[in-house]
Order: sequence, then C-alpha cells, then structure tokens
Amino acid sequence: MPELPEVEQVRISLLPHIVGKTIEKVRVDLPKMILHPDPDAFARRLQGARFTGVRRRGKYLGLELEGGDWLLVHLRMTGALLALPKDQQEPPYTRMAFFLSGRENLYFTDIRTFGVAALVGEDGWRDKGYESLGPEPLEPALTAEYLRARAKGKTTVVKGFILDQSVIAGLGNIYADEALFAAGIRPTRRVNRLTRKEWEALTLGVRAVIHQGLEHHGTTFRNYQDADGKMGDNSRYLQVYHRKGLPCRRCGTLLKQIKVAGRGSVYCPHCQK
DNA sequence: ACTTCTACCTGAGCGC
DNA sequence: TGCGCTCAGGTAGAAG
Repeated sequence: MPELPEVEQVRISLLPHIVGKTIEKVRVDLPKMILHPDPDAFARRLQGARFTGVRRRGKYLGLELEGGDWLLVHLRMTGALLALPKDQQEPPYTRMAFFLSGRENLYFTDIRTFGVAALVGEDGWRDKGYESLGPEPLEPALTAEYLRARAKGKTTVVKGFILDQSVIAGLGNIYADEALFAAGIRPTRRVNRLTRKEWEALTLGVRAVIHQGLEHHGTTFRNYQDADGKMGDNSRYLQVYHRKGLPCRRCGTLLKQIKVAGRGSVYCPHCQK
C-alpha cells in the first residue's frame, strides 16, 4: 500500500521511538516474511542490537543498527510498523514483534502478509529489488533525458514504465496516476511515442506529486498509518486517484477508470492526451 | 531482452 | 443476512 511519501512518513515517525533502543528479543510469527537469514538466525542476530537510525530508499526502509548491520523492510501492500507502549495490547495482524529497551515495543503488522524483512550485514546477502532501484524522484538524477534514455527501445505503456522501481524508485499506483494527470499524459500512451516535451512534463509531474505527498504526510485510504498510528491527509489533494466518475478538478469532464499494466488507472479524457 | 500475466494473501464493498 | 464476485496503495517470477 505505501508509496514513497507514506514510507518516508513511517521513517520520520519511527525515529523517536527506536533510535537508541536495544532489541531485547524478537518474535517472528510469520517466518516466510524473513528473506534472510533463516528466521531463527534472524531473531538471534538481532537480539542485543541497538538501533542507530532509519533511512529510506524508494519504498524500502533501512533500520540501522550499531556495528553497521541494518534491517531491510518493505511494507508492500498492507504492512505497518507500529510503536506501542508495552502495557498495551499487541495490534491486530502482528507478524513480528521487537521487544525493546524502554517503554515501547515495535510491531510489524500486515493484513495481507506480503511485507518482508531481511538482516543485511557482512555476509554479503543482497536484495535484488533494492539493488536495482532507480533514482529517487526528488534527486537531480531524475531528469527527462534520463527517462527518455531508459525508455529507448521499449514499447510498454507509460503507466507501467513509471511504476517500474528500477526506472524511478518509489512511485506506486496513486502517485503514478497523479503524475500522469499533472503531465497531461494518458496512462495508456506507449513510451516510444512520447515527445521530449512530454518527458519534461512527466518529470516535473512526478516531482510535484511526490513533493505534495510528502508535505501532507502521505495518502491514507484504508490501511496506511505511520509509527504512531496516524494517517496522512494527502487524499484530500488528489486530482484523479480514487475519483472515478467524478468531475475533473481542472475541466469538469467526468474521470474515467480503466485497467492499465494490471492496475486500476483513473484519468481525465479531456486533460490527458 | 522485452512485455504481460499470475500468484502471493486478507478484507471491504458491491450486486443479487 | 449472506453468498459470490471484484478489487485493493506491490512485486517476483513465469509465460508468451
């Protein structure tokens, strides 16, 4: 569920709860979510470790540990990291619990169980998805020229292209639709048919919608919440996502929803060409 | 190599 | 109320 702005909000809200805290014990309830090492070694190696920071890359979180190891986390569709007082009941759908020094514990909850975690350290293990991430939307490396070059020789639809995490890190279905609306480009357009001008508009659109999402602490529709259980308020500012059949905020035309690259996609038939 | 489809899960919302 | 169906903010791997 969470895309870049939501994951960034999780990162920020997590910091005061875990930095400086020691992991006294780890309980893994859903072994398949641990990518590396095996769940027993995972829990054992984390025991006694201390959190020193939290970083984000695309939709991945890196929970940094003293000594250089770090915990790679991807929330996928419905994952959440929640910090709660020890005397409070564990949240529903808890898949993993970190019992910390101090007054709180950290819970990895996940309804659909797609979320994953891994311990990354000296043993050289790498996560493929993480390693192949493209540039961050707000970094200077994301330019129209870069996108055009990456699209060279491809014929795929632009919606699928910008959802590809190796092209741009962090866009998901919401912000992809929003970026395409901002750029005036239909999600079904083929990347080999986009003009330079459109690549420019798309680059600006991606930056703008991600920036806006960050400002509003992310978008919440159903499951997403930050480490304090708070919701983002960006949904109020969305132009197309979840607005099928409603009038375009720019021109009044009724917004359409179609399936593109396997994902529900909303667009304005008048504003997007 | 590229593109599209399917699977992985659970729950919410819809029509009947 | 309840059943069956579709859809959901993601991505890896298979199939074409």
